[in-house]
Amino acid sequence: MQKTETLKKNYEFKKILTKGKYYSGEYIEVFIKQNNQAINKIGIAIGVKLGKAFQRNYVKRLIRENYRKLEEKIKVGYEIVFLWKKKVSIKNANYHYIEEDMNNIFKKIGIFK
RNA sequence: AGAGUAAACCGAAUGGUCGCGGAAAAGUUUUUUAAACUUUUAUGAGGAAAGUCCGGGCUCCAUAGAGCAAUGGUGCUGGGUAACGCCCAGUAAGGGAAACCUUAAGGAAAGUGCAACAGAAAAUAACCGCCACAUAAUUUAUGUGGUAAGGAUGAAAAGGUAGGGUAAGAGCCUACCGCUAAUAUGGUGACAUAUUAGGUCAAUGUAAACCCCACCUGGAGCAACACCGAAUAAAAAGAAGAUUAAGACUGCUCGUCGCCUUCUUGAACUGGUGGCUUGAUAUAUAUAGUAAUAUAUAUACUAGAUAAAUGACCAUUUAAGACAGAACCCGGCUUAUAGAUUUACUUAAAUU
RNA sequence: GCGGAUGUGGCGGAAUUGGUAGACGCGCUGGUCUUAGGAACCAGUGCCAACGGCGUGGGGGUUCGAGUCCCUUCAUCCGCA
Repeated sequence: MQKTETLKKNYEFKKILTKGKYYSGEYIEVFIKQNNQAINKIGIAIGVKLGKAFQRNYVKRLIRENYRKLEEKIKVGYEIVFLWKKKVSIKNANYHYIEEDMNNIFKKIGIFK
């Protein structure tokens, strides 16, 4: 199994947020864009205004953990950015909610193998 | 018992399955360094990591400058410390029944300012009142003088109470209380106690108003700063010139550097590496000290990321639930905080 | 991470050295005018248990008295690679 690659630079995020396709769930939002490489890259962005530092870190961990479990089941060659929905309080973050949400979104995209 | 006060300490643990950060060792591949991957091993957020309110280390700015003493800070006393606005021990004032707690606690007789409204008057107090005398007049008016006992006000009105005294009054005199000063004793000292003297004991409050006194104080910050790489011709560095014109060194004067133009060398930045964790370090014991703390000995090495590492699920502990995430590093302060434990002390009211 | 600034009615924005908080403009409400609307003019407009009390982001202090001075805290905004 390959190690999960992450997006690092601000311009990479901007490119996907402006040019990528947008999908929304109950808790999280997803921007996705094809790249022609043999790996997937993900990035997670949680705004400063949504919560305090430990809360944002917690949400990042939950999203990363969920992605890790689904990673083997999805197709290769995408760049994905996850956002937290601004309307939902960050205190409602929960592993199972995000699991369900991410499954639904990925089905909608049709990214499963 | 309950209630309260002060101090200290913890702030999830154990097992299983997957997963992440950097470190060390071994192996495989490309093989010159090194890079990638795999496996194993131990290890990986806090008491506040927070606010950025102070003090340092470290780096650069001229070696961090000279004069004015301007700016800013601190402010009972003694001690501790690398240093502090912090800590410890005491003093004074205030609060509490008590244990104990709180305090930006120098100077208002060096000078200046302010004190709205009300009030006669807000700081060199005579408007009304009281008293004496004079004049007019006939029981009032006017003038001169004495008087701080009484008077609406106000946050604040010129020591308080009682008696004597007087034309009326007044520290005018006496007693007590308060206040001030001197001397003595105790204490390193703030200060305390005692004695004596003082009624010229007139000069209110405000210094978190200006100010005075004592002590301290250069600026910027790890996005500091140093180095490497590739790609491109804006900035930077060096030299020369001109002008004192923006600006930097916290205010002013000097001094140093600098705008701009020309020439030469080649960079910025969203790349990378160092800075980056062994330190005024932690733990234990002993000694000195009331204590803060210091000294000695032994042992330990305990995060170092860069879109940024600690999570998910299951089981057990009755329940796992608070505040909350290192970003160069230390010493404090302040603020947030469910619950749990220990020690010492107090006991008025209410309950048993 | 570091450095700096600002918080006053519904909105913008005043308040001289500490001395009646809400000037002024916009908006809103009511009235006059009009068949109706607009415009214009006039009046009102912080909150409450309404005599009175509370109000300058929150809490505390200095002062007789604080929007103003001091401490602390919260929120918002800006700059620095």
